[in-house]
This record gives sequence, C-alpha cells and structure tokens, in this order.
Amino acid sequence: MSPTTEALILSRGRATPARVRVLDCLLRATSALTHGELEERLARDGTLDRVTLYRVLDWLVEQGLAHKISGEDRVWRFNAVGREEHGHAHFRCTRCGQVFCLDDLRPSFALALPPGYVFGSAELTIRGLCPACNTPRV
Amino acid sequence: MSPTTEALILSRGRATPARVRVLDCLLRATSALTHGELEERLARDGTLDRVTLYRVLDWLVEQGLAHKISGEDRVWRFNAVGREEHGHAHFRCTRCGQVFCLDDLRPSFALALPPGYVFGSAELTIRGLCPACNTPRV
DNA sequence: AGTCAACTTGCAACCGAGTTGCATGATAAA
DNA sequence: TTTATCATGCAACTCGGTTGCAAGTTGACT
Repeated sequence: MSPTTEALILSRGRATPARVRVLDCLLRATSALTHGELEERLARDGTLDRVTLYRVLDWLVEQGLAHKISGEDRVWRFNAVGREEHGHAHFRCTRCGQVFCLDDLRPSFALALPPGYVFGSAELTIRGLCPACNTPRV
Repeated sequence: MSPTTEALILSRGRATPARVRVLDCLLRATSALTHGELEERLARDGTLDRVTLYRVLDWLVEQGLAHKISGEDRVWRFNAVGREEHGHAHFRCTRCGQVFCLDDLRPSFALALPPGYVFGSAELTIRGLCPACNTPRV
C-alpha cells in the first residue's frame, strides 16, 4: 500500500482513485499547485473532471491533508501537508509566480495588536525571486 | 480645495470628479473596502459605472494613493494610503471578514531565507477578531 | 477662440476561477 | 441483496474582474 493511500485511509475517508491521484500529485510537487496545473498534470494519466478535482481538493483540505493558499492572482494553490499543521511562511516568486512553502521560516514578529483585536493566526508571505528565477540563464 | 483634491493634483493627474469621490470615500473608511462596498457607498450621491470604478481604483493604486489588498475571498480590497508606503500588516476578522491595516505593527521576523531565494518584500496577515466582533452583544 | 491629441467615462460583451444541481455510479453497512 | 451514503461527471451558472469601442472631457498649442 502506497504512503498516499495510507494517509488517505488514516484520515477515515475513502481512498478513491481520484483522491489518491490528486494527493500523490501534490506530494510529488515542489511548489504549491493551482487547480489548472493539477488538471494538466493529472490529464497525463487519464482524465479527471474539473469539478471532481475541485471537490477532491476541498476534501483534502477538510481532512487536513492539503493546504489551501490564497495568492495575489485570485487563484487557489494547494500543497500536501505533513502530519502536523504549523504556521509556516509562503514565498511567492514575483517572476514566475510560483508559491513555495518555507517550512523553516517561522515568523517571530512582535505581537502588539491594537486594543480590541484578538489574535487568531498569522500568515507571512514573502515576495522575491525563487532559486530558479534567481539563477541567470547562460 | 479639499485635501483629497490636493492629493490628486499632487500626483500629477487629473482630479476628475470620479477620482475625487472614490479617494474621498476611501479616506473616510475605517477598513479596506471592496469594489462592491465602494460601489454601494458611492451610489448614494450619484451613479458611477462599475468599470470606471475599477479603473479609478487601478489608477489610484498606480499613483500610490491607494493600496490593493488581496484577500482569502478572491476579492480585492482598497484603502487610501498616506504619503509614504511602508510594509504594514493586515488584520482580517474571521467573523465579519473586514480587513484593517495595522500601521503600527511592523513585522520584525528573522530573515533566514533558504539559499537561492532573494528577498523582495514581505506581507504579514493576521487573522482573528476585530474589536467590533470581539465585543459581545448584550 | 479653434483645433487636435490625449485622456476619461460608460456601455456591452467577454473571461475564467470557482460553484451548484442533478442524474448516474461506486461503496459499505445491514 | 438490498439500501442508504458517498463520489463522480456533466451542464449550467455565479461573480469579480477585464477588454473593446464609441462618445465625452480636458488641456495644450497655435
């Protein structure tokens, strides 16, 4: 049994082919993927309905197996998430638009909210150049 | 001459009625406004075309007079911006969905990006309850 | 003033990510 | 094997935002 399937079963859900395929694809990715990117990659081995993909992604997020990231281009990006959820930072490349999770970069900002505000969670997004776009082409 | 008009002229642009009205509305607001909210408020004193409002907002952002905030609901929010642009944090209320700018909260996170990544800018979004939603109704 | 180029506005049509409704297919429990 | 529940696919829809274009304004320059 693949780790992907295992993770799905562990989360008390049905390990349907669609869910296995999507989670597998997310686990293999090096950056957060959009719905469109996933659709494209999944199309290589058989078709998968647009709506089903949306629903599988929602389900994965609901189960805590994937992470939904809101970007500046009004497009959701998804990435597989490990066992525990921890507030990590996101890196958005301003050149290629890809979004990477920076697991190691935990924001340690001074938490001095104005009076009346109640802290819930924080999300730090850093913009800049990713390694691929940073490296000059020859 | 109103401060709004003055700011518009200072930015070497035409202080058209539409622009004055929109910027004025943004300056008056206590939280970042969506296009829809602006449309609603502006409708009280005369009509303003949807598209024109979009273009005015884009223009204001371009001139550095307004700030465009991307949210988790795939809706742009705008707020007037002072003279200088500084990386302030955003506060999103998880109950009412409003977005506030926390001018005083400047993130001072340890900047240790993985090798290869080039820092550009950072944006910190804090989720929680705003003062209005925090205060229990009687 | 009169002319002309550049800019602004409004309307309509469009785009695209994401959603909803519903019928059909698969699955698991009884 | 029957039945209730959940998953999938298709089509149509929603909605924030954009684009093209014609008409109206504005400002600068004779």
